[in-house]
Amino acid sequence: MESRRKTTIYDVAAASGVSASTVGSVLNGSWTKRRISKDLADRVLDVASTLGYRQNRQASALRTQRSGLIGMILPLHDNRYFSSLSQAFEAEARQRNLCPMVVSTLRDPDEEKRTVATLVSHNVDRLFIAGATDPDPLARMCADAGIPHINVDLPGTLAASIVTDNYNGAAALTRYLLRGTQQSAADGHTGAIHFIGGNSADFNTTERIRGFQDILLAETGQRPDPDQINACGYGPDAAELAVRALLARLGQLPQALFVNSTIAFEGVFRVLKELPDPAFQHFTVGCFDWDPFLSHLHFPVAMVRQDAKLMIETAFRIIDENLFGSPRMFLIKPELLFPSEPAL
Amino acid sequence: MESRRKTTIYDVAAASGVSASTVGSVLNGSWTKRRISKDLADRVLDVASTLGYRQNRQASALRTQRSGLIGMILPLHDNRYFSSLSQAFEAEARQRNLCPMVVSTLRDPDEEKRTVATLVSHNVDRLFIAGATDPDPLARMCADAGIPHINVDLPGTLAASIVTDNYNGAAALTRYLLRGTQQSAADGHTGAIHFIGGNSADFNTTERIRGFQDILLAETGQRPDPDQINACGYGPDAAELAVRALLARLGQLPQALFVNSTIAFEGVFRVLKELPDPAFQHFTVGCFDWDPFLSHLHFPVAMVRQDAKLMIETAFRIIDENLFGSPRMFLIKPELLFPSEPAL
DNA sequence: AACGATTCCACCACCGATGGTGCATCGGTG
DNA sequence: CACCGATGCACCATCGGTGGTGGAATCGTT
Repeated sequence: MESRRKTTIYDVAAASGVSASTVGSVLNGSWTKRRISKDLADRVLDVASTLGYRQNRQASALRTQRSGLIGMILPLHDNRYFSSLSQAFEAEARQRNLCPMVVSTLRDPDEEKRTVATLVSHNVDRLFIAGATDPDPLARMCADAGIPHINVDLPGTLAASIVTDNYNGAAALTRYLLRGTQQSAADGHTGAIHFIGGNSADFNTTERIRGFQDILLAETGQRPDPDQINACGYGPDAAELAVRALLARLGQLPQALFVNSTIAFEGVFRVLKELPDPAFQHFTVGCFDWDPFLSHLHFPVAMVRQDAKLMIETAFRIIDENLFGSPRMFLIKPELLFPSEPAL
Repeated sequence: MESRRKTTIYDVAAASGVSASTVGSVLNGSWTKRRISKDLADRVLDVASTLGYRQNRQASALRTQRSGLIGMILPLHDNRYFSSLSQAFEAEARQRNLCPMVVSTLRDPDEEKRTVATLVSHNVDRLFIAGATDPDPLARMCADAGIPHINVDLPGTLAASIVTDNYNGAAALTRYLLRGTQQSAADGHTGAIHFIGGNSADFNTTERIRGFQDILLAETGQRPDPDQINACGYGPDAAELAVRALLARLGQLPQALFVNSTIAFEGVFRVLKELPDPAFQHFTVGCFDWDPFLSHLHFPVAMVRQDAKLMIETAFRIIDENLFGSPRMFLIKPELLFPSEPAL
């Protein structure tokens, strides 16, 4: 317990009467290349395990220039989508015998830079830049350090990017909502589809809005009013306020609502749950995000679920094949989870 | 872009015409102790920044025996409770200028050992063992390597443990459920409270069951039947089956249900959502876990929310003050989120 | 002018693993 | 027996910082 310093290859060497370099090569598997006899190797392994030897990765990394670490930054952990990115990232990292370092940067560009600087200092062998507010400076830092890197979830212009096909996902969701409103319209109810949540400075949100607008234009023949779109930010409170304002303005629910995240949906729901059941007769709602409990509410909710696993797998493939250098964008189709009926 | 190797203190030294050790001490802040003139320091800093110098942490770690890394293992990322542990862990780690490494171990004892071995190899300065299936061997590995460590969420016998006060949390939730059943009983409805989910080999679950049983015994005068308790594991499917079986056996909903996690609740809900509204007249339900959407269902759900932030803060305090060595257990009171009315 | 006290910086060993190189030893061949 | 290739392992420089130590230069005193 009080052996203070960890045992090194020198300790193992002394204990087994061989040289440290021999111990080293036995322990890292290169002993066959060095034509070390199996007998000796076994003896060394035995001694090493009784002494509880564990490789010092920094010494190894210093020498070999490979840390065995792989980093990923993301906005936050406490979120279903991002944490599923983490989970997928870890699985792939493990397969490659790399130790994952996932650090959140709180949607703060400065924190992003500090964190990447730290990860660069720790010589991560690769870096995934996920959901970064400002990816390009980060990519530059990696490039300067010679670290393969790739953008995930939000695209950059300096490296390959793996991004959800927000446009087509939003288009599909909008079509679903339109079917609902047409049903309502047949019932003599009028109104419009409204878009709520997200940040219009954010690539994903703008793409979704684009999909939303294009479908409305294509299928109704008219471009939606600007006041049908309210990218009121992330966070439930802003969404709640936005919906209350909308409700006050319209005097009723809109025909349909495109909610841009589960976080926003939380705020929206605070309003919806207060309404009487009949209010939902002519209401269709969809969420560009996924949460299991959203399919359990007392009215149907369509969801678009981003395919975190496929995104991460694709990112690994691109980076494994050294294709990360060209700033290509790879779109990953999200999963569409629509209730069997367009609306109630 | 193609400077291949990263710039070192030797590069900075050559470029500024001073010795490497001077550069080193300037860059790591020890230059005042070494009585290096402010002029020189400024010059060196200038050169370093134009050369884009970044410290090589492995070299530093190798020399100083401090990696600047702090590790935490936990069962999985993709879970509200565990990911809130991660988020709190990161915040505290940052305050201490340590780079967080949070790695999930999938509730697999072997994976736990492998992961801890990896983190030990990377010389994390401290290790948080959160929700480990088998914490003691992990604690031993840390002790052997001289790494301060602490158990979180699940206790061990070899180091301090920070654990939710499951017993009293469960007791409070059970009292809530009982009030609901008493209401129902007053309405002439009978039945029993059932416990669903979790793993009875798991300390947290056994504590919760103990709290559940003790309150029932204390307030109703009789010990609950074993078949009122079904620790059917984590995972929604098992919980769904368990509730279906229960429903079949009772011919109706029990008076109240103690659900041991949101994951289990997902399975429970698949059944509940199929039932007609009147079935909920005499039904009270609580969940030992938290999810925002659970407060939004069409019937009230009581929740017990573990205080991840306080747990992590406490763990850091204990480890900062070097009190992690004695296997004391620190109980953290969870937050009780009960609907204002006991039941509908 | 001589001398001790400061100020300021260079030199160097070291952390632990790695891999190129060198050198015995051994078996086989002419 | 001399020679040679193969076998099996030791020696040593190296990766990039760190911090103890030594010593030159400068300043202030008497």
